[in-house]
Amino acid sequence: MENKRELFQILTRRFVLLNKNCCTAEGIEISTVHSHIIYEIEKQHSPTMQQIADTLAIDVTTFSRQIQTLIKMQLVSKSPSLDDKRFFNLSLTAEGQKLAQSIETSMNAYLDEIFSHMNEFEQETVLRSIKLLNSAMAKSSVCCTPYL
Amino acid sequence: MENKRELFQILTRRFVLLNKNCCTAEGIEISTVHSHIIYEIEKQHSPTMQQIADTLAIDVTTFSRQIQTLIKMQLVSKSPSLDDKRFFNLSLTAEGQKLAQSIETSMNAYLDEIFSHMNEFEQETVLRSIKLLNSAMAKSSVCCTPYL
DNA sequence: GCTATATACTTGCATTTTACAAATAAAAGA
DNA sequence: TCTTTTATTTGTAAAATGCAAGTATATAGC
Repeated sequence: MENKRELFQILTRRFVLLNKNCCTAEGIEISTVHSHIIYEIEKQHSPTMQQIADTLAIDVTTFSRQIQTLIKMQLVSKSPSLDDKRFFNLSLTAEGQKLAQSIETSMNAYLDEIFSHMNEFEQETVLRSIKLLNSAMAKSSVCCTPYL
Repeated sequence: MENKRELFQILTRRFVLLNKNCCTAEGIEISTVHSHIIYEIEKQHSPTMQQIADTLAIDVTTFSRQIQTLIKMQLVSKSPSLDDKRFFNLSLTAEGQKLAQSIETSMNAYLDEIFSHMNEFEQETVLRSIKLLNSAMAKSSVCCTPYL
């Protein structure tokens, strides 16, 4: 039914913007990519480099450098795994956690503000739909499934 | 209610991937940004540089160079406006149109495939929800509204 | 145990993308 | 006409990207 692509194009663009806006907090400004990395490191339990790179579908070499930057910024730390020294486990520093928390708070505020323009019923519907869409995309063979 | 942010984070990531996948067609490979530019030039009626840059919330100077690239690739053409020579009107070349069409087709195929994992009712609900979300974001004061 | 192969990650480039500041060029206003 | 505004481009410098090749550790076959 009707113009799916247009709806998605606009939605995608708005998401990009939302993510651009999101990432200044605690006096630190980080890029969208960095914020996704931080989000994912916090979510996963001491993940390895490869894991996060895969999750975010970023080239590992690029990712390696991004982590270096985040380490320099003292937001992330990296320690070799004990049982297999090829692996490095990533975690957030205290500062990184604070930043993550801060971004989380402001993102939630943004989302709440956006949702405030809908009534209760619409809000529920939208959330349910996003879940549906996420799992449809997860099932999709053509796209969109890194390692989520 | 419940974890909005996570849902959006995952959805955003999937969109990014979907857009990454989309953009090879007619033997030409273009970036996500370029595909958005082409999409928008086709949609708007001989828009100016500024208009597209604003729509996509891209810095104009960056945009200027992106257009130069697309012109070199013979996908876009640019001609000074007759009544005000400061403006340039953008349009797609025949090749550009073919590419746009091709991307449109494959994006629709992707979306259809994704939607095929839902039943009729769910599909309707999801589309309606995306519309709701789009217009909620449009109303939002905190983010996401370039010049759509 | 030793060599070959695989895996996790990093570095060397070379290209592309980005964005601020300053320049150009055309219109509008005083 | 002179000044200001608007649309676009260029200078430059930083950051992001990705392929190819490198290092280091683990595993497998003998």
